[in-house]
Amino acid sequence: MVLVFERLLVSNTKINAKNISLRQIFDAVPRLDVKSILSMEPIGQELIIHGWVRNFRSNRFIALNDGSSINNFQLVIDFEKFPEEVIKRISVGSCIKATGKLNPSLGAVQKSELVVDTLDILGDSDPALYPLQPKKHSLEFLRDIAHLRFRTNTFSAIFRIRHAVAFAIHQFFNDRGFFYLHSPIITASDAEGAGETFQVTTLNLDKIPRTEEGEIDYKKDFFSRPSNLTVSGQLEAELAALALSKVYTFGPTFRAENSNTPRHLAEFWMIEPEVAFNDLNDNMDLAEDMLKYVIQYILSNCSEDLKFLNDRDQEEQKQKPQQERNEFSLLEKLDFCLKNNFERISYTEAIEILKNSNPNKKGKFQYPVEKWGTDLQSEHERYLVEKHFKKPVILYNYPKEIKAFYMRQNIDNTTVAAMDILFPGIGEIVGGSQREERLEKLESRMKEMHRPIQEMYWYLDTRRYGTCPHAGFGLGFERLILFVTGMSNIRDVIPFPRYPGNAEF
RNA sequence: GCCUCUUUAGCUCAGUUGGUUAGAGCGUCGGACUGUUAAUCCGCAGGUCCUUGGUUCGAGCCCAAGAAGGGGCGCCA
Repeated sequence: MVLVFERLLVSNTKINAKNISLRQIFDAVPRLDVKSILSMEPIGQELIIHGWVRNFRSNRFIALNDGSSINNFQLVIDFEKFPEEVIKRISVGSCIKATGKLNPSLGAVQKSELVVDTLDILGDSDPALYPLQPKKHSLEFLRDIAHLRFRTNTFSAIFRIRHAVAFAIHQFFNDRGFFYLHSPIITASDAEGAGETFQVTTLNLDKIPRTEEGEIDYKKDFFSRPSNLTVSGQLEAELAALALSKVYTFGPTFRAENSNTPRHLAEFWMIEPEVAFNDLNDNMDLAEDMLKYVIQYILSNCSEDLKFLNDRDQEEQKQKPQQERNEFSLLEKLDFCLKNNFERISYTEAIEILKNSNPNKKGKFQYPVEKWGTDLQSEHERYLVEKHFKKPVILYNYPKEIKAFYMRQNIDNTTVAAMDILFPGIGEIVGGSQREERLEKLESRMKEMHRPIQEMYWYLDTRRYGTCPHAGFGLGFERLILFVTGMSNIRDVIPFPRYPGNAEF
């Protein structure tokens, strides 16, 4: 035992003890991941490594990756000591287990390398058929093989960052006394009217039960009523906020819209905090703090992956004509976002800026900005964010006609306390509001907008019993990932994208 | 859903005014070399030119319809 522990101490200087399982302490040779090994000083320690072959050069050098890091780890084999049948099976994509000694590398690029004693092929990968090569592939091609794209540097970096962002969001809210609320995925009403819904049913579609009147008999359906996948957890979050004070949801959201853009998915993840006693300003502060916290977190914890995506983006920019290139690199953009306050302007101010803008005067906008009250088009939002202010912009106090029924009416009787956060290159990343907490105002607004008041008794009950001012917002998780990774298509920042005509994998 | 562009080898792409046997780089395979860094050098193989129909003596190229993908717009997060 003493010997084993001594050996462990020698071989794992600089290794965080958390990385080693109890079983490994009793194993003679520790099994370590690439990330841990790369942090060690090479002094000939013996270890076991598993991973997938990224490249095999000169019958001698294996570039191995196990997803723990963007970096590959070099294994060196003396090909004369291994049977030719084994050497032949070391190909791009194959999975291997190796034991050997960690030595300083003779090569210029890497600090250390494993001189291999024994090598097992755990999984062959026929090089004639394996679609991934050690070269650049187009994102469109990789989207077609989304089950294999995790094995590329770009996608492994994206999904490590995606994890870190999710973790940072939970940490942010937890540190501030929020409770993580699981809002339902199946709901019985499209109460918010947020969009087209996916219907959930167990009825036999070949033999739909009918009532005497010929209507579909939902009494025979699983929930005895029509049901669908959630389009938002907000209303449920409000119910909880009026008791737990500070809650947030973080779950999947489904919209059956026929949206075909690089910013929309049919299944996406949304974060929806809801806070009792917050007003619109508190709401804007919370959203801005959260976004900055997340950016700071990944800058501190995902620097290598971000550096890789930054360099990748720089290469991509070089291919574009000067005019279309981004002004900032990814890292500069994140840093800028962190160090500057988001610009906060009212809808009314935005309309004035747009009316007097050069593109508007010169008729460059496809939709000219003329009168107060119309919704802003994405070309207008892009002008404000990318040309006029050149930083994230929070627009607030929108005309009530273009916003949802639950938003709090302002004293002017024409606007509501809504706010949208617009990000460069992505557009709307956050949409939120202070909620209408006054029962009469809420009811009259619901009538005007033809929302089913009877059906939503449960929502109105919060205003009937102990109502209070409160506010919240919805953050599109994938849109945030788009921003922090510098990717441009939302289908590339979710493992298995769902969009019209596609639910592969 | 609307507008627009694209579809040629496993991948990334070229292909002249419609003309004989459709090309390149990378990859694969075979060989040489063996401390490489997307190694290097030599060689071979690899094609439903997206699909269907049409025009023509002749179509990768022209016309029509459809499919898939990209970009823009709308809906929004």
